Amino acid sequence: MAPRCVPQCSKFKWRDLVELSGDRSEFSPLSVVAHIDVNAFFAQVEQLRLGLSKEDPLVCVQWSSIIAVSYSARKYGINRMDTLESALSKCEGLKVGHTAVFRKGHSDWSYIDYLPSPKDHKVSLDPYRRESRKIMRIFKLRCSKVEKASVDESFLDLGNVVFQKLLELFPILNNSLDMSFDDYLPEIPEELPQGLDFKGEIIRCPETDYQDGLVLQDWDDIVMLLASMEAHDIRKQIEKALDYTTSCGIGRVKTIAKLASGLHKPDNQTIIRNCAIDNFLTTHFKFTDFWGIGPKTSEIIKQRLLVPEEDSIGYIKENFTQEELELKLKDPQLATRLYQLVRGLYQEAINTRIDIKSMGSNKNFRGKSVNSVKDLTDWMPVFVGDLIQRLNELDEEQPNCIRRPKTVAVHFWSWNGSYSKQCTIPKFMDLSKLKEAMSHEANQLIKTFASTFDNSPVSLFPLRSFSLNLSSFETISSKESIDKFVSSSKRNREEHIDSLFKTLGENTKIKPKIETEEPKSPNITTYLKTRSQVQTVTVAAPSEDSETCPQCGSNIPREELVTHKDWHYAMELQKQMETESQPNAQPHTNVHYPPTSRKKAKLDKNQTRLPFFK
DNA sequence: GTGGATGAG
DNA sequence: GGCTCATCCAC
Repeated sequence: MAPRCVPQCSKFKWRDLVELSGDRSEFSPLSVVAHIDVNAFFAQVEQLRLGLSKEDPLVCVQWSSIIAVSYSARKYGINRMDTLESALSKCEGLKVGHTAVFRKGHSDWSYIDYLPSPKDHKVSLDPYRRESRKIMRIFKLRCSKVEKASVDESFLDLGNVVFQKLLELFPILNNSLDMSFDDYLPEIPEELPQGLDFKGEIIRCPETDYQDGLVLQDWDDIVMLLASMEAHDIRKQIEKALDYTTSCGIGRVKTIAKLASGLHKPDNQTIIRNCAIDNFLTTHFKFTDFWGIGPKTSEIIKQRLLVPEEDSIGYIKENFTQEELELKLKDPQLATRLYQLVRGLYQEAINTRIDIKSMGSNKNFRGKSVNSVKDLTDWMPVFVGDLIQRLNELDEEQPNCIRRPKTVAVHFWSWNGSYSKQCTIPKFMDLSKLKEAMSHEANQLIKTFASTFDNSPVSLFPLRSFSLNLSSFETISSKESIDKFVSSSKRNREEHIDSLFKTLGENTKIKPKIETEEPKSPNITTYLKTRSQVQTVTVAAPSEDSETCPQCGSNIPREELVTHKDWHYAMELQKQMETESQPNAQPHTNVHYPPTSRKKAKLDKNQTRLPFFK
């Protein structure tokens, strides 16, 4: 049954709505975030690789332990605790996919047709990273702000897209004259436009929903409805293009979206309207379920607040003011975070680019399989190959942001303790040079470190585990030559950047704040148009941190260049789809909205160049 | 620069 | 529950 509108005086102001259109939309009171995770991801990847159907029960294994169980295999009671043997005894026709592996002495991974032994193989998770990138590419085409939370999970800020839909679908938001940022929004209309309805499972709000149906009271409810349609559409595109099913949670903030996505699995989504947050949190979760609250932090909180087992979230919410939390927890940051978490108000930025800080390749050894320097160096091509390949993939992912490590480290775990040694290498842009340097330095480190055990009563071997680590990553631009980076010291470079900023003036990087501006135009569309023109002027100066787009000539901050190019790519794709689908078919990606909608959504991120309409 | 603590999955 | 991966921070 379609939801009923029961309009109330809006709690939201025009500034909240406008904030939803900007690049800090996740901090608007009207914010909406989706968390999408791929169900039993490794199992789905193996299922597709092996050409099996979703109905075939399948496990993905590493040696003889199970690392993912397909949903069809879960019906047999198989879970990750099972060994391969016990799983096979539960389901006769169980299909088994082993991860790809490196063979000892080889620098590339492959899938093999026998069950490998850890004695002379190392697992490679690369195929999953590859599939993950394909999924990410689609997310990025559909949403201006995506955070990759792990190989199989992402957060999407749907604020910008939903903002566009609101203006298109609700003329009252587009034609209001003389509004000020401090005025409240008009009430929602009595009737929803045709075709609008939630997609997915909606958590009820006991206070406002009717017994026989959902009630929409304010614009945040409509924001969630539109977001649910958009998220559903994105998920169906993933399924159509790549055949992966996903689960999704939609809510005002990341933590709520994340908890919600786990509620209806697989292949479904759960929507948490703001009015349902309390009911959602207290009936389904404990405070220890929040992302970032691990066992240690939980214990501290339990002891200092005397949290009961039952309804711990409700207890914390009802018994402590923020000041009391600070007093009792003796950790102001944690106090603030917890205060906001239990209210579903913990607004965290969506990180579109998480700059990698370190990268490691690790292997555990069994028995005495690594009992000498020679045994260990035989494995070096595997570790080095693994890391080089991952650096290569990183380069492909972000062609204009080349990240290179300055530090190579080796880490040993013997039975007597653990040790690590590291050294600095030049930031080679050329991966084959880097590979050579890495191999050489790592082998040196191993040799010299092992020799310190020569006359020692304790011994390094047999080795329990070893890892090769890269860290101190720095960004180098594709424009700049290797030579420059090898020769110039970091200090020189920093001075260079400093002087650039001095000549350009400080405001080159600062965008005008929404809060300080007042609308100068009679409606929101023309206001936004004015705002985008203002921004064009302020970010136009070329600098160390921006580049000219070869396709449109715009000057784009470097960190946005990839997104910007994605946008061009999306436009091309859109054009193709529109021409292909003529005359009687419509673009197949989005049946709910006008075909132009995605264009506008994408423009949002790049307001520097274009107004919203016309 | 090194090692431990913490946390996610 | 073991294993893998990453970050942060104290020394």
